[in-house]
Amino acid sequence: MPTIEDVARLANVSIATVSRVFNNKPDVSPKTRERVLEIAKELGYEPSMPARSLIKGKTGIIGLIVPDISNPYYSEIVRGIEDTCRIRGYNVILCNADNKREKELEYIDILKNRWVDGVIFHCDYFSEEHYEAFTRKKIPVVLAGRATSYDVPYVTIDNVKAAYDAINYLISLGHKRIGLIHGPLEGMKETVDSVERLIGYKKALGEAGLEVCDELIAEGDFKAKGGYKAAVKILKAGVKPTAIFAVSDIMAFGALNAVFDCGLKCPEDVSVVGFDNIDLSEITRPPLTTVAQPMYEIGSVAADILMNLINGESIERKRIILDHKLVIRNSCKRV
Amino acid sequence: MPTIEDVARLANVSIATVSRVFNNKPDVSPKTRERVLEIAKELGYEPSMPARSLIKGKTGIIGLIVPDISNPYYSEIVRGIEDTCRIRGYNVILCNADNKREKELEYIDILKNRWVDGVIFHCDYFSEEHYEAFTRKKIPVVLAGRATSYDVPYVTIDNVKAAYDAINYLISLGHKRIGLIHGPLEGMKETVDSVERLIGYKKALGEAGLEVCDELIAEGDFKAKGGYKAAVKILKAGVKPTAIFAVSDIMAFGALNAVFDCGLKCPEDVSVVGFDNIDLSEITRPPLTTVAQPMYEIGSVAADILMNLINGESIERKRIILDHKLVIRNSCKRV
DNA sequence: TAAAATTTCGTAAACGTTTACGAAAACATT
DNA sequence: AATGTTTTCGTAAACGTTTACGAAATTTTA
Repeated sequence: MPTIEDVARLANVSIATVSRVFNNKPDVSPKTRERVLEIAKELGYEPSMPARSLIKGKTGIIGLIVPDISNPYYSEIVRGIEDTCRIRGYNVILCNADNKREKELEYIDILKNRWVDGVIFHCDYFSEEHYEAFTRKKIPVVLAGRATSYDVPYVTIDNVKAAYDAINYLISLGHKRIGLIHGPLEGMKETVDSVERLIGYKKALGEAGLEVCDELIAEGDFKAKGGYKAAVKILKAGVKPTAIFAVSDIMAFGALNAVFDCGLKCPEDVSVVGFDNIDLSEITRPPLTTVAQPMYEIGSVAADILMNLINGESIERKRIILDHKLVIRNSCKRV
Repeated sequence: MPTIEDVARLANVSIATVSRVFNNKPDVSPKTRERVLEIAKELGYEPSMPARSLIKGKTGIIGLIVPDISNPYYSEIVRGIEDTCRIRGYNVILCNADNKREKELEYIDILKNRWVDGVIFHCDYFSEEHYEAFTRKKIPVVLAGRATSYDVPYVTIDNVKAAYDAINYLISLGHKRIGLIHGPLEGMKETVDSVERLIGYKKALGEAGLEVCDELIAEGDFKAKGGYKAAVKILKAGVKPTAIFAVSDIMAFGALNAVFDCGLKCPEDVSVVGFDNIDLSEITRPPLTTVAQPMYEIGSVAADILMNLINGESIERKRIILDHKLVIRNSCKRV
């Protein structure tokens, strides 16, 4: 592996000059610049990143911690992050926490002494522990798809409003007994998707003078099977629901199957609305009405903020709420 | 950010000693080891990775180039890779090529001078160009989920045999007019999934004395919509197929919808079999019969080989063919 | 042509580690 | 107490860059 010194020797210049041409700095004549480039190419020289990082104190690498890369919601966010990082010359270290809190913490530890320039984080619940770990090391962090009350920039959507909109749509269609499938709630704070969406659900119901019925609320696990089971539970309850709102498309997909397996039809007998608008939701039968999140953009904006933070640029806003949108397909019907 | 020197000074030892304790080397007494650790903790010291990488000539980072992270097939492979890398102390730089050849090449370029210790690669077609790029820089590479005739280790499955098995299953059920939905074929060599599976398809048909009919073969794009369109084309053809084999579950999913939209029923009127066995295939209606690939294991084994390569350990075999398995659910019926 | 101004370049220190080598310290042996 | 062994440690060079500073070369100006 040729070094800067090899190039310098062959080109009859000092290493400083070689460095200058490879950093597009001034103070080098066109002739010598060309000669250096030529020799470098000949030798197959490329600057060593570790050496650069060492002296600059920056690696050009950011860490990315996500709960589960195989979840389409996250993988779309990851796409957004990766794309905008690449464009700005950063690389991304992927850390898949596998939905395990220990792995999350383990990864934070690893990232700290890998000297990543910053990290983008997504976790189900951003805790004191997380906050501590990052701030003590003074490493910039931004949350993608998750809000927090700590002093950490984030970009997400208004989950309360999003659920509120979905339920209001159902209410406008005449539905009165509306089921809800939420995600794991145990030990979660108010900054978590599921509880925010639950709040929106209750708010809409309340404003419409509808009472919230515990039998119509069930917990899923953000997987299709969990959605299926939760839906069955709701459908078999005393009060027959005419609609079900699942807090993720994957769970809504499970709910769709549950509806059919219970001998009912969607949307004729029960309407279903999902959340996220992943690719899949377009091709279910019936196509799923769902509230769309701008996943790619969430990732993209989060990455932009982080890189601005790293470069010491001032950032306009630390808390960014992106727009959601109810996309209406064929899984809901007037009742 | 405290350096090794800071802790050396505070602990009244030399930097060599500090280095020794942080590398678990001998030649340091228990007392001083403890003292160093204590001071280090107090200061919040952690060794600088760039400095380490510089002197060791290794970064402990591997590059991972995949066509599309949001494709569940790939994301499962990625999970396997990431998991086993983490266990062995390596980190993964994620490079999402977005199905674009230019991005692939761009990333190879980036990875080269980032000094990754090695790269795991997946592309639709491993070309001379790719081979060149890696070998010129002498950076170890292994292919995950893709074979090649170049001298590069890979781990994949026997695609010919897998398709062959699927078709034979259909034949054993009495099917004679079997459609095939393959992926993009343009300019592809024989080492590509789709063409291998096409070969298996033809082989099975041939051995059963069935003729292959061009009207029954259509091209998809590895997405649900592409599968849908291809299936429609096949179903509307002159010869009415009684079964369709889609070369990916996602496309099979589209085919399932096409069947229904054509006023037919699966499996009563037409059987469908997919490929991959992604999570989704279990929860379609009907649940999809499919040939399962060990995605996670493909990634995991590939990562292991790469890390062995990096560490100069001898590897038993360079070409690893993992087992596939036909998993039978409810999308096929005897005819 | 000489001085001034400008452009181009080289020297050397710094970044934070690891490690070969040898010195000092501690312990064991007579 | 003197010597030999073993354990523990420090010195200094190396890894491959970037960059401040000043020197040399070139161009401009008078």
